Amino acid sequence: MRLFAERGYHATSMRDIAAELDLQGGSLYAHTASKEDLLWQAVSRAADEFVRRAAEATAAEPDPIPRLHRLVLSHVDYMTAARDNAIVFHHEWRFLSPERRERVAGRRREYEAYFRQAIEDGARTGAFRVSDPKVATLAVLSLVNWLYQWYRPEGVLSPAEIGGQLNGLVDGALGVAPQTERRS
Amino acid sequence: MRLFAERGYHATSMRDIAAELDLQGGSLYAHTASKEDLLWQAVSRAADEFVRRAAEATAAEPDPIPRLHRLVLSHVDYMTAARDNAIVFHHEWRFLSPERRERVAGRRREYEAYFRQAIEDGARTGAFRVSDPKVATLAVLSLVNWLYQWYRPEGVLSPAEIGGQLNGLVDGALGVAPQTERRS
DNA sequence: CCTACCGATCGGTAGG
DNA sequence: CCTACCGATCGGTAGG
Repeated sequence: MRLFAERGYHATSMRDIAAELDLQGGSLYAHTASKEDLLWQAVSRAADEFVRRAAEATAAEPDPIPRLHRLVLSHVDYMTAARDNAIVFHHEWRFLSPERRERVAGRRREYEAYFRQAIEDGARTGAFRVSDPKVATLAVLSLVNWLYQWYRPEGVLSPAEIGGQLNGLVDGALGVAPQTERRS
Repeated sequence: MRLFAERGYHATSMRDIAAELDLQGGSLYAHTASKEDLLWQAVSRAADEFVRRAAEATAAEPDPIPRLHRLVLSHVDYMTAARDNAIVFHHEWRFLSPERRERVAGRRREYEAYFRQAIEDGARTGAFRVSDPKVATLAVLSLVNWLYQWYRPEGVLSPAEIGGQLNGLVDGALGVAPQTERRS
């Protein structure tokens, strides 16, 4: 997963992976049927994990504002804890077979729907003041998705601090009145 | 550029490119010295164009709020007008040779500095109310950079509408008071 | 898990 | 710009 994240799927050969494990190239095929299966492991695990956490956050927080906060925090959490998987998920999923690619696209749509639902719910109750909930959703997803590009474990901000900062910016973007802002 | 954007650099062969142009594989080498030179053309053009437009926006707008608005709009403009180049710029630049990769990284830092400067200037004058200008800069860059993932020319929103919406969200995130909000 | 190998394809070149 | 080719490397397999 680290090699796929660093070099990309097509620029990583099975012999590169084998060397990292002190094996000969052909020996990998005792553990996996194909190179694409390795990619599928990383991508499908990340997709499942993202969706699982979003479902959990949604079930735990009925109120739109803390629900969205928790969605953001759990994204930051997984992204920082399983960075290689998350990078491969974002960058390399398009190299899967068409069927698997379609399954990932479905999971991705599921995931985004949790964010969209929270934002639309909040817009309806007046918790969020937002002109276009669809664009607002894409904006929030931009914030969390782009994280894989700039997060460095050795950076000064902890994952929790990053999550808190992003949620502050999300609140502002969605017009949450500062005095009624809740902490989650 | 289209093939690199759609399939990725390493999954596109010189013979794929040649076929697209109704040429034989070897004939491409009458026009380019190497495959990497083709990648470099797309990436360096995008990097130059992004930086050029950011410099222009910065020179034209001394005031932080309209300056940042214009930075966002010009990013959206180039991204939507030269989508393939922008996608290749974001996705494939890491496959350049180390020297060229470093040059791109430098251009990228230059580009981000224009955004950071506008946000720090605005934070100093009180135009923006933001707790951490560095994170705020990364957030704004997230909004515009992630655009390449979801923008579709056939979508309902025009580039200008997307730019306007993003600027509204940016204003909110940076704590621009709605009543004093300027249009640029 | 290794050795030895398969056919296919890669980026690139020579010579015209 | 084409034909024909180079050596290298690819994902994957056979047989042990």
